[in-house]
Amino acid sequence: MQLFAILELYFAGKRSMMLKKERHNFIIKRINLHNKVLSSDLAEQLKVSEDTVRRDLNELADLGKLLKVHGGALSRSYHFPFNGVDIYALDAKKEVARKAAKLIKDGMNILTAGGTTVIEMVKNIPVNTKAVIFTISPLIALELADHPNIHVILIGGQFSKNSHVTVGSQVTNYLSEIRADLCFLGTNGLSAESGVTDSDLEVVQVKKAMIRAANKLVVLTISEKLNSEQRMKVCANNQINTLITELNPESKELTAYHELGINIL
Amino acid sequence: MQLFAILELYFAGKRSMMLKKERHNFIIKRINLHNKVLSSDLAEQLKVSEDTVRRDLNELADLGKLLKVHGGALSRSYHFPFNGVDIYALDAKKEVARKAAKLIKDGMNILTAGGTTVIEMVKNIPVNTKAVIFTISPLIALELADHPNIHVILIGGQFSKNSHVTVGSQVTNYLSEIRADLCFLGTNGLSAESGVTDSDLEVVQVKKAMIRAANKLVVLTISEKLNSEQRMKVCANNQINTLITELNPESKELTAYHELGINIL
DNA sequence: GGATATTTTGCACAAATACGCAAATTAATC
DNA sequence: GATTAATTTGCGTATTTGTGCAAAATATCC
Repeated sequence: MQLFAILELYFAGKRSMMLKKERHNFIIKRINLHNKVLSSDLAEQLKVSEDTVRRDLNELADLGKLLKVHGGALSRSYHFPFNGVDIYALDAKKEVARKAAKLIKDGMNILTAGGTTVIEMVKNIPVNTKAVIFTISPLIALELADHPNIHVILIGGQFSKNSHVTVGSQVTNYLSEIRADLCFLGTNGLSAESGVTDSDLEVVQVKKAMIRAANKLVVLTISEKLNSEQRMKVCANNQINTLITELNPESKELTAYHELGINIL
Repeated sequence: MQLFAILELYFAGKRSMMLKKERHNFIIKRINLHNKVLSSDLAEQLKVSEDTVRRDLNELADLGKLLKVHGGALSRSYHFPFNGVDIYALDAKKEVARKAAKLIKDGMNILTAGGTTVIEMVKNIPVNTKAVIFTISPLIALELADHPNIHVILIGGQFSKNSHVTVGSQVTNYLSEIRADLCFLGTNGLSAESGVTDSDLEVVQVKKAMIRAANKLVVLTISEKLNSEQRMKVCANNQINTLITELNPESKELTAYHELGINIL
Protein backbone atom coordinates (compact mmCIF):
# COMPACT_ATOMS: atom_id res chain seq x y z
CA MET A 1 0.00 0.00 0.00
CA GLN A 2 1.39 3.27 -1.15
CA LEU A 3 0.25 5.39 1.71
CA PHE A 4 2.33 3.42 4.12
CA ALA A 5 5.44 4.29 2.21
CA ILE A 6 4.54 7.96 2.47
CA LEU A 7 3.95 7.65 6.17
CA GLU A 8 7.20 5.85 6.71
CA LEU A 9 9.08 8.63 4.98
CA TYR A 10 7.17 11.34 6.73
CA PHE A 11 7.69 10.07 10.20
CA ALA A 12 11.17 8.67 9.65
CA GLY A 13 12.80 11.77 11.05
CA LYS A 14 10.52 12.52 13.98
CA ARG A 15 9.86 9.06 15.23
CA SER A 16 9.94 10.21 18.80
CA MET A 17 9.02 7.20 20.83
CA MET A 18 5.83 7.49 22.78
CA LEU A 19 5.73 6.11 26.28
CA LYS A 20 3.01 3.74 27.22
CA LYS A 21 1.53 6.24 29.63
CA GLU A 22 1.37 8.83 26.87
CA ARG A 23 -0.50 6.43 24.64
CA HIS A 24 -2.93 5.75 27.44
CA ASN A 25 -3.59 9.44 27.91
CA PHE A 26 -4.07 9.85 24.21
CA ILE A 27 -6.57 7.00 24.12
CA ILE A 28 -8.53 8.36 27.07
CA LYS A 29 -8.79 11.73 25.41
CA ARG A 30 -10.05 10.18 22.21
CA ILE A 31 -12.65 8.27 24.18
CA ASN A 32 -13.80 11.37 26.01
CA LEU A 33 -14.05 13.24 22.76
CA HIS A 34 -15.63 10.70 20.43
CA ASN A 35 -17.06 8.10 22.79
CA LYS A 36 -15.43 5.46 20.63
CA VAL A 37 -12.11 4.37 19.24
CA LEU A 38 -11.15 1.72 16.72
CA SER A 39 -8.08 -0.38 17.34
CA SER A 40 -7.05 0.05 13.74
CA ASP A 41 -7.30 3.85 13.90
CA LEU A 42 -5.31 4.02 17.10
CA ALA A 43 -2.58 1.82 15.66
CA GLU A 44 -2.24 4.24 12.77
CA GLN A 45 -2.36 7.36 14.89
CA LEU A 46 0.06 6.09 17.50
CA LYS A 47 2.34 4.34 15.05
CA VAL A 48 2.33 1.09 16.96
CA SER A 49 0.97 -2.32 16.10
CA GLU A 50 -2.66 -3.15 16.69
CA ASP A 51 -1.37 -5.72 19.08
CA THR A 52 0.03 -3.06 21.33
CA VAL A 53 -3.13 -1.03 21.08
CA ARG A 54 -5.16 -4.01 22.17
CA ARG A 55 -2.92 -4.54 25.16
CA ASP A 56 -3.36 -0.88 26.06
CA LEU A 57 -7.10 -1.11 25.72
CA ASN A 58 -7.20 -4.20 27.88
CA GLU A 59 -5.22 -2.51 30.61
CA LEU A 60 -7.42 0.57 30.53
CA ALA A 61 -10.49 -1.62 30.57
CA ASP A 62 -9.17 -3.41 33.66
CA LEU A 63 -8.85 -0.02 35.31
CA GLY A 64 -12.43 0.73 34.35
CA LYS A 65 -11.50 3.70 32.18
CA LEU A 66 -13.26 2.39 29.12
CA LEU A 67 -15.31 -0.44 27.76
CA LYS A 68 -13.47 -2.79 25.47
CA VAL A 69 -15.41 -4.31 22.60
CA HIS A 70 -14.56 -6.25 19.50
CA GLY A 71 -12.87 -3.82 17.13
CA GLY A 72 -11.99 -1.09 19.59
CA ALA A 73 -13.43 0.46 22.72
CA LEU A 74 -16.30 2.65 23.84
CA SER A 75 -16.85 5.18 26.56
CA ARG A 76 -17.87 3.55 29.79
CA SER A 77 -21.14 5.47 29.68
CA TYR A 78 -22.19 3.07 26.92
CA HIS A 79 -22.85 0.54 29.62
CA PHE A 80 -26.02 2.36 30.48
CA PRO A 81 -27.73 3.67 27.38
CA PHE A 82 -31.12 3.62 28.97
CA ASN A 83 -32.74 7.03 28.45
CA GLY A 84 -30.53 8.72 30.98
CA VAL A 85 -32.11 7.07 33.97
CA ASP A 86 -28.81 6.03 35.45
CA ILE A 87 -26.91 9.23 36.01
CA TYR A 88 -23.37 8.74 37.08
CA ALA A 89 -22.67 9.48 40.75
CA LEU A 90 -26.21 10.66 41.27
CA ASP A 91 -26.08 10.77 45.06
CA ALA A 92 -23.12 13.11 45.07
CA LYS A 93 -24.75 15.29 42.46
CA LYS A 94 -27.92 15.52 44.50
CA GLU A 95 -25.98 16.73 47.48
CA VAL A 96 -24.29 19.37 45.36
CA ALA A 97 -27.66 20.31 43.95
CA ARG A 98 -29.23 20.71 47.36
CA LYS A 99 -26.57 23.16 48.48
CA ALA A 100 -26.62 25.10 45.22
CA ALA A 101 -30.36 25.63 45.15
CA LYS A 102 -30.15 27.52 48.43
CA LEU A 103 -28.27 30.34 46.75
CA ILE A 104 -31.31 31.32 44.76
CA LYS A 105 -33.31 34.09 46.40
CA ASP A 106 -36.53 35.73 45.37
CA GLY A 107 -36.14 38.42 42.76
CA MET A 108 -32.88 37.21 41.29
CA ASN A 109 -31.87 36.96 37.67
CA ILE A 110 -30.26 33.56 37.16
CA LEU A 111 -28.32 32.13 34.25
CA THR A 112 -27.74 28.39 33.98
CA ALA A 113 -25.84 26.04 31.69
CA GLY A 114 -26.84 22.42 31.13
CA GLY A 115 -25.44 19.21 32.53
CA THR A 116 -26.82 16.69 34.96
CA THR A 117 -25.61 18.47 38.08
CA VAL A 118 -27.29 21.75 37.18
CA ILE A 119 -30.48 19.91 36.30
CA GLU A 120 -30.47 18.31 39.72
CA MET A 121 -30.02 21.76 41.21
CA VAL A 122 -33.05 23.05 39.36
CA LYS A 123 -35.12 20.19 40.76
CA ASN A 124 -34.26 21.48 44.21
CA ILE A 125 -35.55 24.99 43.68
CA PRO A 126 -38.62 25.53 45.91
CA VAL A 127 -41.82 25.77 43.86
CA ASN A 128 -42.79 29.22 45.02
CA THR A 129 -39.51 30.91 44.30
CA LYS A 130 -39.86 34.15 42.34
CA ALA A 131 -37.09 34.61 39.82
CA VAL A 132 -36.13 35.01 36.20
CA ILE A 133 -34.07 32.13 34.87
CA PHE A 134 -32.20 32.28 31.59
CA THR A 135 -31.01 28.91 30.35
CA ILE A 136 -29.49 27.21 27.33
CA SER A 137 -30.86 23.83 28.41
CA PRO A 138 -34.27 22.63 27.16
CA LEU A 139 -34.41 20.12 29.98
CA ILE A 140 -34.07 22.85 32.55
CA ALA A 141 -36.82 24.89 30.92
CA LEU A 142 -39.13 21.87 31.04
CA GLU A 143 -38.16 21.16 34.62
CA LEU A 144 -39.22 24.66 35.62
CA ALA A 145 -42.59 24.50 33.89
CA ASP A 146 -44.43 23.88 37.14
CA HIS A 147 -42.84 26.74 39.06
CA PRO A 148 -45.57 29.38 38.67
CA ASN A 149 -43.46 32.33 39.75
CA ILE A 150 -40.34 31.62 37.76
CA HIS A 151 -40.11 33.35 34.44
CA VAL A 152 -38.10 31.09 32.14
CA ILE A 153 -36.24 32.38 29.11
CA LEU A 154 -34.89 29.66 26.91
CA ILE A 155 -31.96 31.01 24.92
CA GLY A 156 -32.25 29.87 21.32
CA GLY A 157 -29.68 28.72 18.80
CA GLN A 158 -28.15 25.66 17.26
CA PHE A 159 -28.91 22.61 19.37
CA SER A 160 -25.87 20.54 20.30
CA LYS A 161 -26.50 16.81 19.97
CA ASN A 162 -23.79 15.90 22.45
CA SER A 163 -24.42 18.26 25.30
CA HIS A 164 -28.13 18.92 24.79
CA VAL A 165 -27.84 22.67 25.08
CA THR A 166 -28.03 25.48 22.55
CA VAL A 167 -24.71 26.78 21.26
CA GLY A 168 -23.32 29.03 18.56
CA SER A 169 -23.25 32.70 17.75
CA GLN A 170 -26.97 33.22 18.27
CA VAL A 171 -26.50 32.17 21.87
CA THR A 172 -23.37 34.20 22.53
CA ASN A 173 -24.86 37.28 20.88
CA TYR A 174 -27.93 37.03 23.03
CA LEU A 175 -25.85 36.53 26.15
CA SER A 176 -23.93 39.71 25.41
CA GLU A 177 -27.18 41.63 25.80
CA ILE A 178 -28.33 40.39 29.16
CA ARG A 179 -27.09 40.58 32.72
CA ALA A 180 -27.67 38.10 35.51
CA ASP A 181 -26.93 38.08 39.23
CA LEU A 182 -25.75 34.50 39.34
CA CYS A 183 -24.45 32.06 36.76
CA PHE A 184 -24.55 28.34 37.55
CA LEU A 185 -22.08 26.19 35.69
CA GLY A 186 -21.45 22.48 35.88
CA THR A 187 -18.02 21.44 34.75
CA ASN A 188 -16.16 18.56 33.19
CA GLY A 189 -12.78 19.52 34.52
CA LEU A 190 -11.58 21.61 37.43
CA SER A 191 -8.10 21.96 38.83
CA ALA A 192 -6.26 24.40 41.06
CA GLU A 193 -3.80 25.12 38.24
CA SER A 194 -5.96 25.36 35.14
CA GLY A 195 -9.31 26.44 36.51
CA VAL A 196 -12.47 25.33 34.72
CA THR A 197 -11.90 23.23 31.60
CA ASP A 198 -14.14 21.45 29.14
CA SER A 199 -13.85 19.20 26.13
CA ASP A 200 -16.37 20.62 23.69
CA LEU A 201 -15.31 23.72 21.81
CA GLU A 202 -18.81 25.01 21.18
CA VAL A 203 -19.81 24.58 24.79
CA VAL A 204 -16.68 26.39 25.93
CA GLN A 205 -17.55 29.41 23.81
CA VAL A 206 -21.01 29.56 25.30
CA LYS A 207 -19.82 29.11 28.87
CA LYS A 208 -17.38 31.96 28.46
CA ALA A 209 -20.17 34.20 27.23
CA MET A 210 -22.31 33.14 30.18
CA ILE A 211 -19.61 34.07 32.63
CA ARG A 212 -19.30 37.50 31.03
CA ALA A 213 -23.04 38.02 31.35
CA ALA A 214 -23.23 37.36 35.08
CA ASN A 215 -22.08 39.22 38.17
CA LYS A 216 -21.18 36.11 40.14
CA LEU A 217 -20.10 32.68 38.99
CA VAL A 218 -21.08 29.53 40.87
CA VAL A 219 -19.37 26.31 39.82
CA LEU A 220 -20.93 22.95 40.65
CA THR A 221 -18.93 19.76 40.58
CA ILE A 222 -18.64 16.39 42.23
CA SER A 223 -15.39 15.85 44.08
CA GLU A 224 -14.30 13.22 41.63
CA LYS A 225 -13.74 15.93 39.04
CA LEU A 226 -11.55 18.03 41.29
CA ASN A 227 -8.03 17.94 39.88
CA SER A 228 -9.16 16.82 36.47
CA GLU A 229 -8.43 18.68 33.28
CA GLN A 230 -10.04 18.74 29.88
CA ARG A 231 -8.53 20.10 26.71
CA MET A 232 -10.06 23.55 26.59
CA LYS A 233 -10.07 26.32 29.13
CA VAL A 234 -13.31 27.97 30.17
CA CYS A 235 -12.08 30.33 32.87
CA ALA A 236 -9.44 30.85 35.52
CA ASN A 237 -10.09 30.09 39.16
CA ASN A 238 -10.08 33.76 40.15
CA GLN A 239 -13.28 34.22 38.17
CA ILE A 240 -15.10 31.71 40.35
CA ASN A 241 -17.05 33.21 43.22
CA THR A 242 -18.43 30.07 44.74
CA LEU A 243 -17.51 26.43 44.37
CA ILE A 244 -19.94 23.73 45.44
CA THR A 245 -19.09 20.06 45.89
CA GLU A 246 -20.67 17.29 47.90
CA LEU A 247 -17.80 17.45 50.39
CA ASN A 248 -17.56 19.29 53.66
CA PRO A 249 -16.10 22.77 52.98
CA GLU A 250 -13.25 22.03 55.38
CA SER A 251 -12.29 18.87 53.55
CA LYS A 252 -8.63 18.72 52.65
CA GLU A 253 -9.28 18.12 48.96
CA LEU A 254 -10.54 21.67 48.88
CA THR A 255 -7.71 23.52 50.63
CA ALA A 256 -6.06 24.41 47.34
CA TYR A 257 -9.20 26.21 46.27
CA HIS A 258 -9.63 27.84 49.66
CA GLU A 259 -6.22 29.40 49.26
CA LEU A 260 -7.31 30.88 45.93
CA GLY A 261 -9.93 32.85 47.79
CA ILE A 262 -12.88 30.94 46.42
CA ASN A 263 -15.99 30.76 48.54
CA ILE A 264 -16.70 27.09 49.20
CA LEU A 265 -19.95 25.38 50.16
CA MET B 1 -0.33 20.42 8.33
CA GLN B 2 -1.05 19.05 4.94
CA LEU B 3 -0.42 15.42 5.65
CA PHE B 4 -3.26 15.29 8.11
CA ALA B 5 -5.65 16.42 5.44
CA ILE B 6 -4.46 13.54 3.27
CA LEU B 7 -4.87 11.14 6.15
CA GLU B 8 -8.38 12.36 6.89
CA LEU B 9 -9.37 11.82 3.31
CA TYR B 10 -7.76 8.46 3.17
CA PHE B 11 -9.53 7.11 6.19
CA ALA B 12 -12.81 8.88 5.60
CA GLY B 13 -14.29 5.74 4.11
CA LYS B 14 -13.79 3.69 7.22
CA ARG B 15 -15.67 6.07 9.47
CA SER B 16 -19.13 4.77 8.91
CA MET B 17 -18.34 1.44 10.55
CA MET B 18 -20.37 0.73 13.61
CA LEU B 19 -19.34 -1.52 16.45
CA LYS B 20 -21.69 -4.24 17.52
CA LYS B 21 -22.24 -2.66 20.90
CA GLU B 22 -23.17 0.60 19.23
CA ARG B 23 -25.79 -1.17 17.19
CA HIS B 24 -27.16 -2.72 20.36
CA ASN B 25 -27.42 0.64 22.03
CA PHE B 26 -29.11 2.08 19.00
CA ILE B 27 -31.65 -0.72 19.00
CA ILE B 28 -32.38 -0.27 22.70
CA LYS B 29 -32.97 3.42 22.15
CA ARG B 30 -35.36 2.72 19.31
CA ILE B 31 -37.22 0.24 21.45
CA ASN B 32 -37.55 2.70 24.28
CA LEU B 33 -38.79 5.28 21.86
CA HIS B 34 -41.25 3.41 19.69
CA ASN B 35 -41.91 0.28 21.74
CA LYS B 36 -41.34 -1.68 18.57
CA VAL B 37 -38.75 -2.13 15.86
CA LEU B 38 -38.83 -3.95 12.55
CA SER B 39 -35.84 -6.00 11.49
CA SER B 40 -36.06 -4.57 8.01
CA ASP B 41 -36.06 -0.97 9.25
CA LEU B 42 -33.10 -1.57 11.49
CA ALA B 43 -31.15 -3.23 8.71
CA GLU B 44 -31.58 -0.17 6.57
CA GLN B 45 -30.88 2.32 9.33
CA LEU B 46 -27.79 0.50 10.53
CA LYS B 47 -26.68 -0.44 7.05
CA VAL B 48 -26.16 -4.11 7.84
CA SER B 49 -27.98 -7.21 6.67
CA GLU B 50 -31.22 -8.28 8.26
CA ASP B 51 -29.32 -11.36 9.24
CA THR B 52 -27.06 -9.38 11.51
CA VAL B 53 -29.98 -7.45 12.93
CA ARG B 54 -31.72 -10.68 13.85
CA ARG B 55 -28.63 -11.92 15.62
CA ASP B 56 -28.45 -8.64 17.52
CA LEU B 57 -32.08 -8.91 18.50
CA ASN B 58 -31.57 -12.46 19.67
CA GLU B 59 -28.63 -11.48 21.82
CA LEU B 60 -30.53 -8.56 23.34
CA ALA B 61 -33.51 -10.82 23.91
CA ASP B 62 -31.27 -13.31 25.73
CA LEU B 63 -30.18 -10.46 27.98
CA GLY B 64 -33.82 -9.66 28.60
CA LYS B 65 -33.58 -6.18 27.13
CA LEU B 66 -36.37 -6.70 24.65
CA LEU B 67 -38.93 -9.16 23.46
CA LYS B 68 -38.25 -10.73 20.11
CA VAL B 69 -41.20 -11.39 17.83
CA HIS B 70 -41.67 -12.36 14.22
CA GLY B 71 -40.55 -9.44 12.07
CA GLY B 72 -38.76 -7.46 14.74
CA ALA B 73 -38.91 -6.86 18.47
CA LEU B 74 -41.02 -5.18 21.13
CA SER B 75 -40.35 -3.40 24.36
CA ARG B 76 -40.44 -5.85 27.20
CA SER B 77 -43.03 -3.78 28.99
CA TYR B 78 -45.39 -4.80 26.22
CA HIS B 79 -45.25 -8.36 27.39
CA PHE B 80 -48.15 -7.97 29.74
CA PRO B 81 -50.81 -5.69 28.30
CA PHE B 82 -51.37 -7.70 25.16
CA ASN B 83 -54.23 -10.01 24.54
CA GLY B 84 -52.47 -11.21 21.46
CA VAL B 85 -54.59 -9.28 19.01
CA ASP B 86 -53.24 -6.29 17.16
CA ILE B 87 -49.77 -5.77 18.49
CA TYR B 88 -49.02 -3.34 15.73
CA ALA B 89 -52.09 -1.20 16.23
CA LEU B 90 -51.31 2.47 16.46
CA ASP B 91 -53.49 4.98 18.12
CA ALA B 92 -54.79 7.92 16.14
CA LYS B 93 -51.96 10.32 16.82
CA LYS B 94 -49.36 7.80 15.84
CA GLU B 95 -51.11 7.18 12.58
CA VAL B 96 -51.20 10.92 11.88
CA ALA B 97 -47.55 11.11 12.83
CA ARG B 98 -46.59 8.30 10.50
CA LYS B 99 -48.22 9.95 7.51
CA ALA B 100 -46.81 13.38 8.33
CA ALA B 101 -43.21 12.22 8.68
CA LYS B 102 -43.26 11.01 5.10
CA LEU B 103 -43.53 14.58 3.86
CA ILE B 104 -40.03 15.33 5.05
CA LYS B 105 -37.46 14.90 2.30
CA ASP B 106 -33.71 15.25 2.40
CA GLY B 107 -32.50 18.81 2.11
CA MET B 108 -35.64 20.51 3.39
CA ASN B 109 -35.97 23.37 5.84
CA ILE B 110 -38.67 22.48 8.31
CA LEU B 111 -40.44 24.55 10.93
CA THR B 112 -42.39 22.85 13.71
CA ALA B 113 -44.61 23.92 16.56
CA GLY B 114 -45.04 21.84 19.71
CA GLY B 115 -47.83 19.57 20.82
CA THR B 116 -48.06 15.83 21.24
CA THR B 117 -49.00 15.09 17.65
CA VAL B 118 -46.04 16.95 16.23
CA ILE B 119 -43.74 15.25 18.72
CA GLU B 120 -45.02 11.89 17.57
CA MET B 121 -44.33 12.98 14.02
CA VAL B 122 -40.75 13.80 14.90
CA LYS B 123 -40.30 10.34 16.40
CA ASN B 124 -41.20 8.92 13.02
CA ILE B 125 -38.57 10.80 11.05
CA PRO B 126 -36.04 8.27 9.72
CA VAL B 127 -32.72 8.54 11.52
CA ASN B 128 -30.68 9.19 8.41
CA THR B 129 -32.76 12.08 7.13
CA LYS B 130 -30.78 15.17 6.18
CA ALA B 131 -32.61 18.38 7.02
CA VAL B 132 -32.64 21.60 8.97
CA ILE B 133 -35.38 21.78 11.56
CA PHE B 134 -36.40 24.98 13.33
CA THR B 135 -38.57 24.45 16.35
CA ILE B 136 -40.05 26.26 19.31
CA SER B 137 -40.36 23.02 21.27
CA PRO B 138 -37.56 21.87 23.60
CA LEU B 139 -38.95 18.35 23.54
CA ILE B 140 -38.63 18.20 19.79
CA ALA B 141 -35.05 19.40 19.92
CA LEU B 142 -34.22 16.68 22.43
CA GLU B 143 -36.03 14.10 20.38
CA LEU B 144 -33.88 14.92 17.37
CA ALA B 145 -30.61 14.68 19.26
CA ASP B 146 -29.79 11.27 17.82
CA HIS B 147 -30.46 12.15 14.22
CA PRO B 148 -26.90 12.80 13.08
CA ASN B 149 -27.81 14.58 9.85
CA ILE B 150 -30.51 16.86 11.15
CA HIS B 151 -29.40 20.33 12.09
CA VAL B 152 -31.66 21.52 14.89
CA ILE B 153 -32.26 25.18 15.64
CA LEU B 154 -34.16 25.78 18.84
CA ILE B 155 -35.88 29.15 18.65
CA GLY B 156 -35.41 30.98 21.92
CA GLY B 157 -37.70 33.15 23.96
CA GLN B 158 -40.02 33.15 26.91
CA PHE B 159 -40.94 29.59 27.86
CA SER B 160 -44.66 28.97 28.12
CA LYS B 161 -45.56 26.83 31.12
CA ASN B 162 -48.82 25.64 29.60
CA SER B 163 -47.81 24.68 26.12
CA HIS B 164 -44.13 23.91 26.69
CA VAL B 165 -42.92 25.96 23.77
CA THR B 166 -41.17 29.29 23.48
CA VAL B 167 -43.38 32.30 22.80
CA GLY B 168 -43.26 36.08 22.76
CA SER B 169 -41.70 38.78 20.66
CA GLN B 170 -38.26 37.21 20.59
CA VAL B 171 -39.77 34.23 18.86
CA THR B 172 -41.89 36.16 16.38
CA ASN B 173 -38.99 38.47 15.56
CA TYR B 174 -36.76 35.54 14.86
CA LEU B 175 -39.41 33.86 12.75
CA SER B 176 -39.71 36.97 10.60
CA GLU B 177 -36.10 36.47 9.55
CA ILE B 178 -36.22 32.87 8.39
CA ARG B 179 -37.92 30.92 5.63
CA ALA B 180 -38.89 27.26 5.68
CA ASP B 181 -40.23 24.87 3.06
CA LEU B 182 -42.74 23.26 5.36
CA CYS B 183 -44.40 24.25 8.60
CA PHE B 184 -45.96 21.54 10.77
CA LEU B 185 -48.70 22.66 13.12
CA GLY B 186 -50.76 20.67 15.52
CA THR B 187 -54.06 22.25 16.37
CA ASN B 188 -56.58 22.48 19.15
CA GLY B 189 -59.50 23.43 16.96
CA LEU B 190 -60.28 23.01 13.29
CA SER B 191 -63.53 23.59 11.47
CA ALA B 192 -64.62 24.12 7.88
CA GLU B 193 -66.03 27.52 8.80
CA SER B 194 -63.40 29.05 11.07
CA GLY B 195 -60.21 27.32 10.01
CA VAL B 196 -57.49 26.73 12.58
CA THR B 197 -58.26 28.03 16.06
CA ASP B 198 -56.49 27.92 19.39
CA SER B 199 -57.07 28.96 22.98
CA ASP B 200 -53.77 30.46 24.07
CA LEU B 201 -53.13 34.02 22.92
CA GLU B 202 -49.37 33.77 23.04
CA VAL B 203 -49.33 30.52 21.12
CA VAL B 204 -51.62 31.99 18.48
CA GLN B 205 -49.23 34.87 17.88
CA VAL B 206 -46.35 32.48 17.41
CA LYS B 207 -48.29 30.15 15.14
CA LYS B 208 -49.25 33.06 12.93
CA ALA B 209 -45.61 34.05 12.64
CA MET B 210 -44.67 30.49 11.82
CA ILE B 211 -47.18 30.32 9.01
CA ARG B 212 -45.79 33.54 7.55
CA ALA B 213 -42.28 32.09 7.65
CA ALA B 214 -43.07 28.95 5.67
CA ASN B 215 -43.94 28.24 2.06
CA LYS B 216 -46.36 25.44 2.83
CA LEU B 217 -48.49 24.77 5.87
CA VAL B 218 -49.20 21.23 7.06
CA VAL B 219 -51.82 20.84 9.77
CA LEU B 220 -51.93 17.69 11.89
CA THR B 221 -54.98 16.72 13.85
CA ILE B 222 -56.88 13.72 15.08
CA SER B 223 -60.39 13.36 13.67
CA GLU B 224 -61.85 14.01 17.09
CA LYS B 225 -60.86 17.66 16.72
CA LEU B 226 -62.44 18.15 13.33
CA ASN B 227 -65.35 20.54 13.64
CA SER B 228 -64.19 21.94 16.94
CA GLU B 229 -63.51 25.59 17.57
CA GLN B 230 -61.42 27.47 20.07
CA ARG B 231 -61.65 31.14 20.90
CA MET B 232 -58.86 32.57 18.83
CA LYS B 233 -58.19 32.30 15.15
CA VAL B 234 -54.82 31.17 13.88
CA CYS B 235 -55.48 31.06 10.16
CA ALA B 236 -58.14 30.50 7.53
CA ASN B 237 -58.54 27.20 5.77
CA ASN B 238 -57.27 28.58 2.47
CA GLN B 239 -53.84 28.97 4.05
CA ILE B 240 -53.62 25.24 4.72
CA ASN B 241 -51.79 23.27 2.07
CA THR B 242 -52.08 19.81 3.59
CA LEU B 243 -54.29 18.38 6.28
CA ILE B 244 -53.38 15.10 7.93
CA THR B 245 -55.69 13.00 10.08
CA GLU B 246 -55.75 9.34 10.98
CA LEU B 247 -58.74 8.81 8.69
CA ASN B 248 -58.79 7.61 5.14
CA PRO B 249 -58.60 10.69 2.84
CA GLU B 250 -61.88 9.66 1.22
CA SER B 251 -63.66 9.53 4.54
CA LYS B 252 -66.86 11.57 4.61
CA GLU B 253 -65.82 13.60 7.65
CA LEU B 254 -63.27 15.20 5.36
CA THR B 255 -65.38 16.12 2.36
CA ALA B 256 -65.92 19.67 3.61
CA TYR B 257 -62.15 20.21 3.63
CA HIS B 258 -61.79 18.55 0.27
CA GLU B 259 -64.13 21.09 -1.19
CA LEU B 260 -61.96 23.89 0.16
CA GLY B 261 -59.15 22.63 -2.03
CA ILE B 262 -57.01 21.34 0.82
CA ASN B 263 -54.71 18.47 0.06
CA ILE B 264 -55.67 15.62 2.39
CA LEU B 265 -53.61 12.66 3.57
C1' DG C 1 -54.51 -23.96 1.23
C1' DG C 2 -51.41 -21.26 -1.27
C1' DA C 3 -48.57 -16.97 -1.55
C1' DT C 4 -45.49 -14.12 0.82
C1' DA C 5 -42.42 -12.85 4.35
C1' DT C 6 -39.35 -14.16 8.10
C1' DT C 7 -36.38 -17.24 10.44
C1' DT C 8 -33.20 -20.95 10.88
C1' DT C 9 -29.29 -23.37 9.61
C1' DG C 10 -24.96 -24.34 7.65
C1' DC C 11 -21.22 -22.41 5.54
C1' DA C 12 -17.55 -19.26 3.71
C1' DC C 13 -14.68 -15.48 4.43
C1' DA C 14 -12.83 -11.61 6.52
C1' DA C 15 -11.54 -9.26 10.63
C1' DA C 16 -10.09 -9.20 15.35
C1' DT C 17 -7.98 -11.50 19.11
C1' DA C 18 -4.97 -14.41 22.18
C1' DC C 19 -0.69 -16.66 22.72
C1' DG C 20 4.13 -17.73 22.51
C1' DC C 21 8.49 -16.12 21.52
C1' DA C 22 12.26 -13.21 20.03
C1' DA C 23 13.99 -8.63 19.58
C1' DA C 24 14.10 -4.10 21.37
C1' DT C 25 13.64 -0.86 24.92
C1' DT C 26 13.72 0.80 29.64
C1' DA C 27 15.00 0.50 34.48
C1' DA C 28 18.07 -0.87 38.06
C1' DT C 29 22.28 -2.23 39.91
C1' DC C 30 26.82 -1.93 40.59
C1' DG D 1 28.78 4.06 31.94
C1' DA D 2 28.38 -0.84 31.43
C1' DT D 3 25.78 -4.89 32.57
C1' DT D 4 21.95 -7.31 33.99
C1' DA D 5 17.05 -7.75 34.93
C1' DA D 6 12.46 -6.48 33.84
C1' DT D 7 9.32 -4.67 30.80
C1' DT D 8 7.50 -3.63 26.40
C1' DT D 9 6.80 -4.37 21.62
C1' DG D 10 6.17 -6.72 17.10
C1' DC D 11 5.31 -10.78 14.46
C1' DG D 12 3.75 -15.50 13.19
C1' DT D 13 0.26 -18.65 14.08
C1' DA D 14 -3.85 -20.67 15.80
C1' DT D 15 -8.48 -19.36 17.43
C1' DT D 16 -12.42 -16.83 18.00
C1' DT D 17 -15.75 -13.57 16.51
C1' DG D 18 -18.59 -11.01 13.27
C1' DT D 19 -20.88 -10.75 8.91
C1' DG D 20 -23.23 -11.99 4.72
C1' DC D 21 -25.15 -15.44 1.57
C1' DA D 22 -28.29 -19.11 0.13
C1' DA D 23 -31.28 -22.93 0.66
C1' DA D 24 -34.51 -25.13 3.63
C1' DA D 25 -37.92 -24.63 7.24
C1' DT D 26 -41.33 -22.05 9.48
C1' DA D 27 -44.61 -18.52 10.40
C1' DT D 28 -48.05 -15.15 8.78
C1' DC D 29 -51.59 -13.40 5.94
C1' DC D 30 -55.31 -13.51 2.91
